[in-house]
Amino acid sequence: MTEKQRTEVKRQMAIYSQGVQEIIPTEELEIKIAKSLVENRPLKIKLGLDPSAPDVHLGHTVVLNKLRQFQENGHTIQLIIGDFTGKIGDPTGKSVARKQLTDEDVKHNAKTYFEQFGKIMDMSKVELHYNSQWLSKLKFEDVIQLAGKITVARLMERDDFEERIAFGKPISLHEFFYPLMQGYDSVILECDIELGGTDQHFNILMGRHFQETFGKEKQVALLMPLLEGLDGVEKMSKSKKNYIGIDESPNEMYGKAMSIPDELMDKYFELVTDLAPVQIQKIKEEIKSGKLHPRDAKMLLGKTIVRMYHGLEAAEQAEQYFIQVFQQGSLPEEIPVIKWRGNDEISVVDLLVNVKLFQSKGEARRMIENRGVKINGEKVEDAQLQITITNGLIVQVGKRKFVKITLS
RNA sequence: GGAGGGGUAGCGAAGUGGCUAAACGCGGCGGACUGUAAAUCCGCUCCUUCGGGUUCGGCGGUUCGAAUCCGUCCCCCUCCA
Repeated sequence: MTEKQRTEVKRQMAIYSQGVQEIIPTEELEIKIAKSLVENRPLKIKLGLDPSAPDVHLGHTVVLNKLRQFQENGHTIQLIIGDFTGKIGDPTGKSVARKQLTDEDVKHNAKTYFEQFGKIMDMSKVELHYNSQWLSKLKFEDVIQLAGKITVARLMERDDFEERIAFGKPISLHEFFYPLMQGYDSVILECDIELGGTDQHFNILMGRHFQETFGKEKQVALLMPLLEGLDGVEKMSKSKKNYIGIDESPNEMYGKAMSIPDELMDKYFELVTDLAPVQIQKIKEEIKSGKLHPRDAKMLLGKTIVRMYHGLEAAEQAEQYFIQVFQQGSLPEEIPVIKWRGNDEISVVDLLVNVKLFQSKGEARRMIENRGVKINGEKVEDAQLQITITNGLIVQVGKRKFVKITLS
């Protein structure tokens, strides 16, 4: 190995270690990089994807950004769509038979991933695999054999299994097979590194285990921290509705970014922006010393995020929009417009339900009583109020929900 | 195969014949204060023509009256074998 290669290993290690929670084991990663340089062979970097939830949000980008770094250094990304498990469906728990995906669903979702990932990495260089390709071919015999390579005690080590046992919660047998399948994917694709959130710790190590029992080189686990969502507590996820999707409009993104708790700012800067570590360090210090107002730091965060997915111009516009609408309280420029059909004389309550700002009249009435409804900028005090619909009438609920009514 | 426990609002959890549209907590929403942050405080959280109507796993029954009692069905969990 040349001196030049040695420094190159160090350089890559430094990059890959940024923002990472854990590398298991670190030495093996170094060895793999070194080998890839000497043999002039790219490493295979695996990421498994759940085909059921194709909307990519910032939580995903933590891992994706890391993947991109590998790609930028010439390594090969292997994306695996977990369509096999998706097609079986997951009968766990009461959440009534998680919908079984059809081939078409899977294809559609994979395509959605592809489009969105394209904003982060070069998709033309990415390998795409569907794990049904090999998993659906296994015979029962093969499965038993695979199961023989692992002990129950070992499987029970997984945190959430352990926890569920402790709390007397059920674990279905098939759940034991998910780690096996995921591990087997790594055997088939001979992955060098598998990326994932820390919640994947166990499954990824399973991959190492199975690779070893199949006589292959073991993969390195590279675990990224989980990103909390807008609430600041729970992991960012679509179902929790605490996410920022990378497909969202600039204004949405910016606004959502502004609503994250202050404590999370550092983490967001580190994990979801492309700012250099030095820059981020500087921001942190300036907030601490009081030189930089936390709000301004967060505005920078919002702007950076929007810039990454929509470009600089859109980012600046989103910032202007935010300042106008939320800091100065003026009306947003783009308000959903609803064409008015029906009576011009109407009670406020009916109007609110009619334009779908509320589900029921009772709810609308309550909101008025709570003084959360404005019409043309004026607070509605009386739920009985009758009004006359005029062209361009603005109805507002709370701080963020607006509707503009036009007479067609 | 046997024994036991359970299914109440988005979630957790009280309630075991009327005073219960259902305590309490969380979450959510609105308001005040702010920086659409946090913390804090206040209000709301089934529908309604404000008379009432429809709710406590499903169906049927007893009763003047049922989340509460009876029958039946479905689902979930734990332990023993």
